[in-house]
Amino acid sequence: MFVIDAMSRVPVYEQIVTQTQDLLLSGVLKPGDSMPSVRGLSVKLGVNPNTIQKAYAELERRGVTVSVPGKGSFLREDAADTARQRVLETGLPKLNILLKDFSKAGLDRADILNLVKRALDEEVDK
Amino acid sequence: MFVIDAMSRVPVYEQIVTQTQDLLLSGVLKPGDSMPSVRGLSVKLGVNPNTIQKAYAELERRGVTVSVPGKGSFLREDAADTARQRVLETGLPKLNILLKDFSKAGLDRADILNLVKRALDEEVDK
Amino acid sequence: MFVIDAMSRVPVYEQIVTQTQDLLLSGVLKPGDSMPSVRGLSVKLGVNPNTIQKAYAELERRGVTVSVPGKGSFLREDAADTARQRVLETGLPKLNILLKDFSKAGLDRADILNLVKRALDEEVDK
Amino acid sequence: MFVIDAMSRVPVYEQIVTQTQDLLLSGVLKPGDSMPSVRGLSVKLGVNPNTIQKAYAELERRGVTVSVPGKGSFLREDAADTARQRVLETGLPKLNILLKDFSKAGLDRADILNLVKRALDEEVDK
DNA sequence: GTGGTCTAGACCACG
DNA sequence: GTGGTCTAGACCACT
Repeated sequence: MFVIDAMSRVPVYEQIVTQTQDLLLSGVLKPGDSMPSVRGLSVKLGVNPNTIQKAYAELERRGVTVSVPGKGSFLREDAADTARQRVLETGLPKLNILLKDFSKAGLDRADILNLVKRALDEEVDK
Repeated sequence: MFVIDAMSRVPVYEQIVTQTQDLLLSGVLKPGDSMPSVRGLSVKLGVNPNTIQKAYAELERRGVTVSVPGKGSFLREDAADTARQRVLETGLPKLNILLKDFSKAGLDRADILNLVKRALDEEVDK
Repeated sequence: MFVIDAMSRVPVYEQIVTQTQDLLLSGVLKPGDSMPSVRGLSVKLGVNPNTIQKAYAELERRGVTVSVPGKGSFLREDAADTARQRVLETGLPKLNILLKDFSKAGLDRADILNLVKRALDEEVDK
Repeated sequence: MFVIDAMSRVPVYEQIVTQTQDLLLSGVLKPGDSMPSVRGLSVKLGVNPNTIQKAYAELERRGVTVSVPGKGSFLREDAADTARQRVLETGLPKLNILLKDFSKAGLDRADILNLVKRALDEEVDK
């Protein structure tokens, strides 16, 4: 369910966080589901338990899960909405910066829109 | 000319690199111009000379400047093109990831296009 | 494994870079291997950690290694090919300049070829 | 007669030294000729007199010229031989290193000879 | 423990 | 004066 790229520069705990949110948005994980146990997931992924704990802590901080001491971590009922909202919150500023960079590079509104449309079309192909 | 945000998580040397490229694209810096001296800029920005040196080395590596020991760092004649090309090369993959995130969050093609258009309009206002 | 000549005019960090590539080409280092830690190598060579860090950054820039913060630096799977290709890319221009110098010094084609053949033979003896 | 590339990384004084030797080997400069005056050449090349002085000092150190205080620098009678010999003395070690690098990169004797021959042929075309 | 960034200060060759 | 290299030591995030 989780796939860790040890060679990637993005921190392992962050990979787990974003993949959890992705699995939630794609419906593989559902509200109410319990997350894998820290120890179980740590051996399965070959990752330090501390790293899993850190990921779970971050997920709880983001309001995606609730951790019940002694029982485990569970996806909140509104987890999908939270994740969706978070994508927009973090994505929009990034989009703004990116678009500003493009326009600074001399692209006008039409150029940029074409760029985006082409990117969207390619995505469909995949 | 350069403004350093010490609180930012993006490294100081990288801020200098990107700001140099921005100043180039906006026409404030022109091909053939000489960059401020390593020591001069370091005292002006309140930053260690080593940090400036690192930024200048990166700029030369990117083909934006030439550093001539004993003389200074100079913007290459084709610096603007190089910077422009670099924006596209690094920006397009980022755009793809961003758009994919949006679509994973449930936005369809029309939603995303609206998002982008709104972002482009806001930019005009600024 | 690494031998630093402090008296040499070629920078220490560059010595480390080229020796890494040599060790790779001679099969002592293999793709997937991890490089010594920055601090470990720095004490072993009696060199400042910063200098090792600079060498490792350059190796990553050249596509020979991947540096994963918190884990270490690792030789890429295609590291040997990259190093090999790099030798040719940087060596051929040098060869051209050298041959031009020889011909300017009055040596003709046959003279130069003999020179090269003798150098190749000597190498075998070593 | 002399052409300085201010943007080059090779020191200006060294450019003058090597160009002097080249002019000597190509017969433009002849034994017994006097070198341009330090001040004259410095204004002609737009270069600091110190730099010219340094180049002339190096040429004398190499046995190419003799400087007569109050009169100027003159090319020695055996200057061409000296220059020729110097090319070989400095070039052969470089050639050895280069050939060793090529063989380390997996090229065998035949490969390298072909490389050299091709380089020699290209030189003819120029 | 790891790599990455940064400061403070030094020395070098070059102009 | 310039850029380039290096040391000594610090802090950070991540594993």
